[in-house]
Amino acid sequence: MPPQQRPTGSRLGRRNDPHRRDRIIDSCLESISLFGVAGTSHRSVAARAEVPLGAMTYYFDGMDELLREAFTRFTATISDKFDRRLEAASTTDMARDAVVAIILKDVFGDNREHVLTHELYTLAARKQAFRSITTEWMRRTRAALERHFDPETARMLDALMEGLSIHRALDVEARDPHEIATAVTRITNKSVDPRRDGT
Amino acid sequence: MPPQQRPTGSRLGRRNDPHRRDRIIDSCLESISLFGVAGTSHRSVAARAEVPLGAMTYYFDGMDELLREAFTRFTATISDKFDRRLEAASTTDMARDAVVAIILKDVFGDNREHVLTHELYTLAARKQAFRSITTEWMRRTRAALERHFDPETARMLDALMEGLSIHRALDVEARDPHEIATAVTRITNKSVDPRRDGT
Amino acid sequence: MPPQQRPTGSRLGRRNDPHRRDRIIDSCLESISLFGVAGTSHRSVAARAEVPLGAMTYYFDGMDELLREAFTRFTATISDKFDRRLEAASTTDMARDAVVAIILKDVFGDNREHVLTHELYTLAARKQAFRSITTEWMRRTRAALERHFDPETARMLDALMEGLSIHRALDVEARDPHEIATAVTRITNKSVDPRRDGT
Amino acid sequence: MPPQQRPTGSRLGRRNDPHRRDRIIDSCLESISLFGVAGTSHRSVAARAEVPLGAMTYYFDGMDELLREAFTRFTATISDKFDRRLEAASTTDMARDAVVAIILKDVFGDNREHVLTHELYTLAARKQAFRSITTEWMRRTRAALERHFDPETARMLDALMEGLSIHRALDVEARDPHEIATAVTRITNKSVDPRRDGT
DNA sequence: AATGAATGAGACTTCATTCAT
DNA sequence: AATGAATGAAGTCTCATTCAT
Repeated sequence: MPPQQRPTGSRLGRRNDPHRRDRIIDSCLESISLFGVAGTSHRSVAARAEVPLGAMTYYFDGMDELLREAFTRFTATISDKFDRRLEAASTTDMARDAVVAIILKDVFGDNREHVLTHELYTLAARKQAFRSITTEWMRRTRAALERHFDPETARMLDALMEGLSIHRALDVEARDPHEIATAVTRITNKSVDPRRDGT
Repeated sequence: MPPQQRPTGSRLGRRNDPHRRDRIIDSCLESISLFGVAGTSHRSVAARAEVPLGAMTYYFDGMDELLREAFTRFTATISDKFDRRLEAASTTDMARDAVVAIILKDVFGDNREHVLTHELYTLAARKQAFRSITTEWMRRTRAALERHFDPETARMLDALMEGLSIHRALDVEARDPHEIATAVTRITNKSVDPRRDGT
Repeated sequence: MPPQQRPTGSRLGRRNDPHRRDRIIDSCLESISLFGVAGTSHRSVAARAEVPLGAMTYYFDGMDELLREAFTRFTATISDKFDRRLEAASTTDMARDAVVAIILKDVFGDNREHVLTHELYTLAARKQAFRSITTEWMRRTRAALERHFDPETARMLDALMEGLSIHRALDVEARDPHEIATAVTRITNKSVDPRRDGT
Repeated sequence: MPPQQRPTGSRLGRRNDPHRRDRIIDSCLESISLFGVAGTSHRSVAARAEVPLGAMTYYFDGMDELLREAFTRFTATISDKFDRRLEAASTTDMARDAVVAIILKDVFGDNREHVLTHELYTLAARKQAFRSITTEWMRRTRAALERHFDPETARMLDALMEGLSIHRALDVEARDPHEIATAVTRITNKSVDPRRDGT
């Protein structure tokens, strides 16, 4: 091995990597999407990010903090994409089309997002710290939808998207894309709303 | 030690416990709802079910099989309740009311079901063996809904229920129950469906 | 390696060793006397006792329990010897001689007992669980002394022994054994006791 | 970033703190009295002294040197107090009273001194470097006592004080203070000393 | 002179599983 | 048929120390 090569494991090389922390977070998400939170350990993430094991607790105050940062980044990324898509729509019809496209795309991509979402929900179901991540995610999604729909409709549409995405991912047989469009049309149609007083 | 003096609670006594296996499964579900799959181990389940540790691998071929049986039982129980509720409805309006009631009830009960559902989805997102449990669950839910709605509407309604339940559980502020009824009304209203040919 | 030998690490051999737990405790004491509590770890004790690392927490509920058992055994052994020595004395003078002999012997033996005693006191200074070990030790020592001396003298003599032992062990230059005898004689001499009323 | 804008608290500002080293030593003693040597680490001491972690190995050549300096300061402080107390006594009786008072005070103060003493003895029992600290401590104590008592009596009294202090600290039930006075009177009474020739 | 960044070693503990009985 | 005993692998985390700056 030629000595002029960057000495493996030397401390010289390390200092110049300002992206260490970022790389760990990304590797963590990668690991979760592949093996789940249960299959993700300090060891596995460190190996994937090519950092020493000791770096894990140096950069993060324990597994929980790492998970929290990882999922915060994950949801922020999704929300950003979502925002951009809906910002691009200039009419309500275009917004509906965007929503349909988003749901459909979820299915044809890998199921990375699907898996990560469920892992997050599972954590959120039990721990407040993760619940605040999902709350913020919902808030941003609804805010984006409220550019085009009233708040109540935005919430319904958000829920419908959630359910459709989940079920499409869990379904064995592929569904007709047209069905998605129909569902979105229905949920955004206020013409048949019952009166509050029940009459 | 003479064998005839063996007190109850000895191996002889325990032999006659035909509910061992059942109790283990129930304890497993209990443990999952309290501590998650991640916090559920052979040890903890055995302690909770008051069976010796060795019984775990005697009755079940590893943790995965136990989980599979546990979630199979869980979803079957939910589906049974669901069936009974929808069977009791004699009109479409009553069916809609039943659906609304089911969603609302999810929230005011403890979040046991909520937690277990997410744990299951998380497993299903990664492993085929659990996916077949969720598939069967969806099949039964839709079959029950198809007593009152056409197949396509049943699927949409199923998805909507899913999304509403999740979001209600994750939401910080309580939502107006009326909103649920409105959403159900909209999704089951076919009057505005777009034509397939796009005209 | 001939196959007829006891297979290394086989599970066959293990079961037949009923002294496992004992050996661990002894190895723990050995390790403490050599490296201190601070230098004694699950690993080091396991290696010394020739048991797998996992056996440590299998037999003991954590390091603290192991230490507690180890020091309980240590003090019991010392107390037993002490009892026998004092039982053998039939007169007060013989008892005095026995006490002197015990103190002197502490010094000429290795300093195993010395080290272990201090480690125990250090733990007892901070944790109640270890204080009860030292309390019991003192109780037995005093009870043995009370065979020959009144309770108050027994306590004084106990304290003197403690102090002499410590200082002899810490001293750089060897002391005249005669001095020990003199000190014991003085502390057991009630002729000069001041009156309680101060007169 | 222009250097002239460096705010106070920068390296420039801290440079002028001449008490750094002292503060570290004091914090170390504090930490030991609270958590023991075992619970005292570079990290914890640095945090307590509010100095950067790197300062620890900059000012001290490893943990051992820090401990040595800490205990040296501790014993010097105790010895100073002890000297002053005995210097104030002008008669042998007053010296005896002073000794009694010192022993009694040990008990009613917090157990900081008690804990630190044991931690030191434990280290001294194993390492020569700490033994020289205890040796010097004993030397000073005895020198102070020799102002009032002959060398042999001074040594005995020193040992008695040691033992009484330890046992009072370990005892569950409070002892009669009068007992201490009696013990001191006895050990300083030479009237019954056996002859060296044994007659 | 002084320090933040970084790491390798090793600490305790939990666990699923195997095996002899 | 059923189980207690036992273990190897792997988990998270702490720490003293080194090094480039």
